[in-house]
Amino acid sequence: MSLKEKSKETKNRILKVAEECFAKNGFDLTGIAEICNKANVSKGGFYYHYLSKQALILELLNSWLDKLDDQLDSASSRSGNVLEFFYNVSKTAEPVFKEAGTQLPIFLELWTKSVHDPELRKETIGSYRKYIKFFASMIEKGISAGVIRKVDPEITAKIIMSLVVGMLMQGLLDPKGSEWNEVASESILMLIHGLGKK
Amino acid sequence: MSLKEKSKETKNRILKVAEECFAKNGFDLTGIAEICNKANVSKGGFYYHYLSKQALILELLNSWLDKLDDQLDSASSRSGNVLEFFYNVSKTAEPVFKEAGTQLPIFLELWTKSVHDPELRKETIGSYRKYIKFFASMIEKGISAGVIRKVDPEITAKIIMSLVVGMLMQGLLDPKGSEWNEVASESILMLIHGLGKK
DNA sequence: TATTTAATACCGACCAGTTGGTATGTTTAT
DNA sequence: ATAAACATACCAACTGGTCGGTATTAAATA
Repeated sequence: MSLKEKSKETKNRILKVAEECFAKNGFDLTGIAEICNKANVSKGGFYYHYLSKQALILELLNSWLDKLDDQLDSASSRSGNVLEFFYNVSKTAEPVFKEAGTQLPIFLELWTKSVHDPELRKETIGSYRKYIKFFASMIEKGISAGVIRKVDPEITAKIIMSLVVGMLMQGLLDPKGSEWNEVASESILMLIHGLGKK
Repeated sequence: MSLKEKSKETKNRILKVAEECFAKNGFDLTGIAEICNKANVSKGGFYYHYLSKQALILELLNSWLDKLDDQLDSASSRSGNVLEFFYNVSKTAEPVFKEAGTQLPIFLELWTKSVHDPELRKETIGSYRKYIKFFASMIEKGISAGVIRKVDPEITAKIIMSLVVGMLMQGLLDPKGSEWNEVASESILMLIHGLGKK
């Protein structure tokens, strides 16, 4: 194995192990020592690959967001109209809720930290607005196509985002509280009912 | 001033200062040393009144929840039917969003911590379910009264909770993103439209 | 009422344990 | 040889929390 390949491998190993640790104990409670141990890397090795703990989690965050982008693109491309798109997205709710159990707490921590950390805030607010715009444009398309009645696209996008975020948050706090899939699909029905052209 | 009165005063002073500090820098980043300084109390004095840092924030949390209970009770008592109640609650959205700027980040931190801290989880999940039940019973009343069409009260309660939580979260991350009051009222309109008997 | 006793409220030095991060040295592929 | 890819040892800074002691007020006693 070449040197560069091996290097990349260790870097990925660190990232993977970090993801597991963060998922299990959260960002704050996970020390880099723990990551290093489980990844069979020394501290020096770690800091050779990552500038800081924060740099590490930002890379992790971006890798997730890339995956999410792919999923949305995929759902978008294999959907005829917009409502179909939302339906396709909601159909992936189950795996999302499953993965959310590990990823969402970390998102949450980042979200929380963003409130007090301006630099981090830039990062998170950027991708947040990106998704709002994406949803808004989707809704706009739906309006143009005559599938959705005339509403403010951005406000509606934020409402949908509220539903998503709020549900994920509740599912996080109270996983056994209910079948969140059911709640999700029901909420979409309600929205469609309120949004759809009669 | 009697000894007991003075004692209570310092205890309240600590709580008040702690609220300010937590609001400004978050729970984790606020050391008790800082609280002690700003409250003109020694560390010993602090630990005389509060068992731990966590005990302190739980007391703060409960004081907030008590206030919230009062608000809900008040809105409930001066509302004829259920829709009116929701309207009255939504009308208090503005001050809520304002206060949320200081209190919500702390809620968020507690929520986040709850994921990894079973003891704290009990506490938060308890009050969470209380509010879900409250909303559900409100909706049930609405159904009995014929104001709301027949839906699953608990699921609907969770959807409403999603909207509230999701909006607060977004308002926290992106306060200048939009007039969240507008988004809130719009979302309620959509729900009413989807819920109301035609 | 004067004096002792006891309890409350508070002080501040100190500690043990962690943590992210670094400086310097060593290996290994090219 | 030389630069990339790691390892080791170490640190400075914090942090929540403790502990022996003290001052002030209230209660008991004489």
